[in-house]
Amino acid sequence: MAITEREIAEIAGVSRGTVDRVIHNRGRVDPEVHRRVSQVAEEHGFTPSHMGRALALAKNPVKIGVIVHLTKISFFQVVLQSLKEARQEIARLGGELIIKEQRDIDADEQMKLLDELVADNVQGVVISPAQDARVRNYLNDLHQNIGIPIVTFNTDLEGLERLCYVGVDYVKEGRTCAYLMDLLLRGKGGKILIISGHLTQPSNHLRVEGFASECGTHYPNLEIVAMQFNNDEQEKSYEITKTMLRDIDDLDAIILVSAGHTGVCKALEELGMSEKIKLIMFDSLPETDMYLEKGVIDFVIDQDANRQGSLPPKILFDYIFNNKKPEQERVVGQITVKTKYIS
Amino acid sequence: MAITEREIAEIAGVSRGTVDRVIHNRGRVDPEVHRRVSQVAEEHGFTPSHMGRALALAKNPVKIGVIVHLTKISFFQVVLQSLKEARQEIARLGGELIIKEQRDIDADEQMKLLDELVADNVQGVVISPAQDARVRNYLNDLHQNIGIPIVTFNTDLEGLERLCYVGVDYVKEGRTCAYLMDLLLRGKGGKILIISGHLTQPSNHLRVEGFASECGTHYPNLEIVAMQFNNDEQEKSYEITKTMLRDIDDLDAIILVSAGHTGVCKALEELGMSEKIKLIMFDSLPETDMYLEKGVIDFVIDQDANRQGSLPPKILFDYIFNNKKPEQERVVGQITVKTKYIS
DNA sequence: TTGAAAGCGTTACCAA
DNA sequence: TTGGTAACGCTTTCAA
Repeated sequence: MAITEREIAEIAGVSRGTVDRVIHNRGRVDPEVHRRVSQVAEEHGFTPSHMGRALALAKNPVKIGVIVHLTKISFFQVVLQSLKEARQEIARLGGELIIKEQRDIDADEQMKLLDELVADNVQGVVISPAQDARVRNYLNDLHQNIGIPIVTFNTDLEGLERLCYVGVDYVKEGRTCAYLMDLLLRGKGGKILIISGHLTQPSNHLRVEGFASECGTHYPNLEIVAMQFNNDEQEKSYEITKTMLRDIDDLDAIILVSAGHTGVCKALEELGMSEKIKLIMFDSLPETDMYLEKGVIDFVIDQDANRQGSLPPKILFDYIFNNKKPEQERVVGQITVKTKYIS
Repeated sequence: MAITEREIAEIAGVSRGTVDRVIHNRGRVDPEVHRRVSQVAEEHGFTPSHMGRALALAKNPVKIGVIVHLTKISFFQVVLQSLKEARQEIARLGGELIIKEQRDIDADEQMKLLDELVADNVQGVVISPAQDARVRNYLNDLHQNIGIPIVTFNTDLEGLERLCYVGVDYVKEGRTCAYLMDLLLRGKGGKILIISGHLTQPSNHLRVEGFASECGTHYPNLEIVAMQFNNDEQEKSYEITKTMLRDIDDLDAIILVSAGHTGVCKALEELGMSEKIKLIMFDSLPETDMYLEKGVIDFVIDQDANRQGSLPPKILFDYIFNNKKPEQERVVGQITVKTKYIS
């Protein structure tokens, strides 16, 4: 078992209080004593006990605020679930996670939730920031003037001073999609419909960008014949799919870069086209598994929702509690692909 | 903040000691008092503080023993790394992880290491059991007579009484491989060489089994023209690849179901065949990423090594410390596929 | 600048 | 069958 502050105190011939002051550089200690104590600590490889610290701080635990947006879509429900599990984990370690939910991506609502978190005296914020200058300014102010560290997840924001970003390389996801689509179409290319959500969602347009650029350089006969927006809604997805399949009779494939997974699948099934039309989607969800297994969806390109829920709180807690900075300022998850063989 | 034992004691008008006895059913308490106390606890939704418990138990922390086999191969180096990180996590929670390494898969060595763990008084064991009746008996005895719970990972063992298994469905991995290979060969089929490791390794032959059965039912023109064993060694992989490519001049693809990843890749590169020969491997490793990006490997079918390192200790710790049973007795990870578009 | 002591929520042990 | 108390390793506050 590691050496404790009390033991160091005995060895160095001072009180535990003094040792604590030295360890945490709280000042108010004679330089000579400081030297002696820190040397003893060094020699014995002292590491503060997490449990001891956590217990001592039990009355004012480290408080971390989280804002989850777009909870209306399934992907963020999964993220939310992971966050709730993370809340337990963090509680064990002596921290507190305050989770605020936001059905949509409205910037005003987000700032209101931020106000609430600040009023709650959180010492750190985890957020998928709305793409809005006011949110950026608000967060930068939080960081600069109140010293609250920010961790972004899923979506990043240009010009934001944050501790780190946890997410995925959406452009590369789009590239992956091009590669897989080429395989599905046996290298012969084909006509493709892209269904997207909001224009403002970076994840959506970055995926399209990656797909298009990869097609341009490597798969020139993959042809985007149409692009439609479903506002992340299942009904819209469903309608678009039905309409477009009626209008474009030689369509070969559909790519969905946003939410609205089941809408597309249901439409394809009803039309009996799920065999003929190749289908690639993003973000693995409980409901996509079934359609993968049925063969309606061919591939799901996944960013790990659980990781996005569990990692940011841990990173922030480590930073606040242990003063440990994350190793990278961009923690980008591996891009993985799911097939009908799921398990 | 949750209610504490002390507060319950005050409300119920007894001492904390008594409350503790009630909470943990240690007996030696008047039935009437027991009822009263547990009712108060119930009403206020008492949950014991993890930190308090951990600190109180600091002198005899929960000890968990881990045996990692096959550390000579890269995959288990990754697992080992995750285990070392898990050791830190567990330490924070008030537990201790004792990790024993085994270069190969020898059953005798494994039992020797088990002896050491038992001598160390571990309260739980995480292990990839050797496929050997003596190991099974040893572990079953540990469980039945000393009450030490076992968690298996990566490899399971028939007839073993274990708390749960953390791993992957190897057969389904093999099926996935067939599906992807068919895509790579544009649905036209082809001649395939399979390279395996040991005959005794379940992961190896289960993957082959899954592949073969899926070919039988869905992809009849995928033809296994040869099967070679590399004993999980790079050099052997290299030699086999070179030899077989010389002997079978119309070979279309190679599947590696064991370790020995770089050996195959290097041979293919040297022969200038990396474009022509399709290549699918299992288990993502640091070194496979490079070959994926170069296009030497087409797909890596992955079982999450990090999860296999981090999950079993947590499950066992939760069981011993919090008396919380895992939800499933088979925790099978998702099968994911990696392409050249990695991170 | 330093020391002493109380407290965080448990467990363990001894005395009553 | 109960209560009291020390201990776990640290933080914080008050007093010297």
